Amino acid sequence: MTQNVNSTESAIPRQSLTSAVADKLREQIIRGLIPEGAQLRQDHIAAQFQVSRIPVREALRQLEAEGLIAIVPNRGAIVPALSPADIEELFTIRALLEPEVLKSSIPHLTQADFLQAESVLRKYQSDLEHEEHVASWGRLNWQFHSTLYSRANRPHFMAIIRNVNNNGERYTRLQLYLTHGMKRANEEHHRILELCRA
Amino acid sequence: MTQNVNSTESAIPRQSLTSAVADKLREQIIRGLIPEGAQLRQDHIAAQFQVSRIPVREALRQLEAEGLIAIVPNRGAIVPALSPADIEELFTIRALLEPEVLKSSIPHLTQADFLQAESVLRKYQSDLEHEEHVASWGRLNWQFHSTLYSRANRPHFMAIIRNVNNNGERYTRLQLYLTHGMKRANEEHHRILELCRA
DNA sequence: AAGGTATATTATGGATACAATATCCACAAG
DNA sequence: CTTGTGGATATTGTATCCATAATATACCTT
Repeated sequence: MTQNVNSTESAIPRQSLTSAVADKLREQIIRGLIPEGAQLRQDHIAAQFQVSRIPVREALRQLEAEGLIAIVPNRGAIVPALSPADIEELFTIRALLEPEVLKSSIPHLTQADFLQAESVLRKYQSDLEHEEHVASWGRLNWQFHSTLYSRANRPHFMAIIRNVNNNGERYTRLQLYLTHGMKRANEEHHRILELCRA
Repeated sequence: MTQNVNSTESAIPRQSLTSAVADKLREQIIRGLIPEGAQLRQDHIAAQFQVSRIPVREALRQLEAEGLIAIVPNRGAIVPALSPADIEELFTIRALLEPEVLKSSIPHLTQADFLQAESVLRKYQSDLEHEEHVASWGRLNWQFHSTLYSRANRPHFMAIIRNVNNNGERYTRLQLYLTHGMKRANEEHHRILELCRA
């Protein structure tokens, strides 16, 4: 565990253990490290992070509310498998919400924002050509979009979009990987960026 | 334990205490029984429901993930005050998502669904005329809408819409109460219902 | 051998007690 | 008037124990 070495600087906003556990678990689920249907055992997770079961249980409740796991009473938490209908739903939600946020954000985007978006996009493009970097595709894709949305000042929109994105990211990556639709996605990203500048 | 009187039928899926506490707290927050900015103290809540603090803490984490409360590390949970911009955002989200769900649901609505919607609407109408029933306005309003959406088979949409509705319901009711816009809302509901039948 | 019951195991849900840490506030010292 | 020190209070985290549900295993009956 490299976390919590307690950096000499800026130790001020120490997040709670529960949040830290939730973050770690969320990342593992998003990245597909925990397979669908796998049981998340409290003891095991607690041992993995070297914490007691209480923060783990709180983190699980949190992730359940985010829709990332399903808690079956007295049987524990599992990573739900999403049906094609589920995935289509998630994409539809994003398609409805994201244009609104983009519309609010565009007028306030600065030159620096565009440069950062471009930078992320280049890294994304580079990683897309290396299948071993599949794990970072989703993160970079989110970084690109959230940069363009960053000036929208729509926290509720962003919370929902981020969450929906989290819920489906496993499959986005899988789809990109399987269909090799990376080039098309990439072109779309560049087109989005150009349209934003106009 | 005086809770869990557990309906005489279908006692099978006994929900956990955490869920029960979360439900009760959620209801209190939605109905505005807990004023904005009020601190939610674990001890107090635990005593109120006669449970230990463990289920309370898990419930608070869940409600935080739902956006109903804000947990400030080491300072506890508070009910956040929503700015006009926040409320407008919530309404915009609903305006974007609900038509899609309604569109999916309408073709599958049955005669019984319409009858139930009408029944709820009548009760709603009746309660609107009694200001002392203000607490039930939001619940009935939600029942009306969710009946019309019930055949959409869009669980992710519904989860988000329900949650957004929960987040803003305090203000919907307040707005109705202050502006006496009840009649207009009522007319709109009837128009929606008629349009759905067509 | 098949099927049903009884028992043992395991994990979750919950309570209690305790330690630690952080925040707030009053009050005193400079 | 400002600063800071200390106590009261609340949250956060751990450890331990118990009850219950779910599952697996063994046994027993037919």
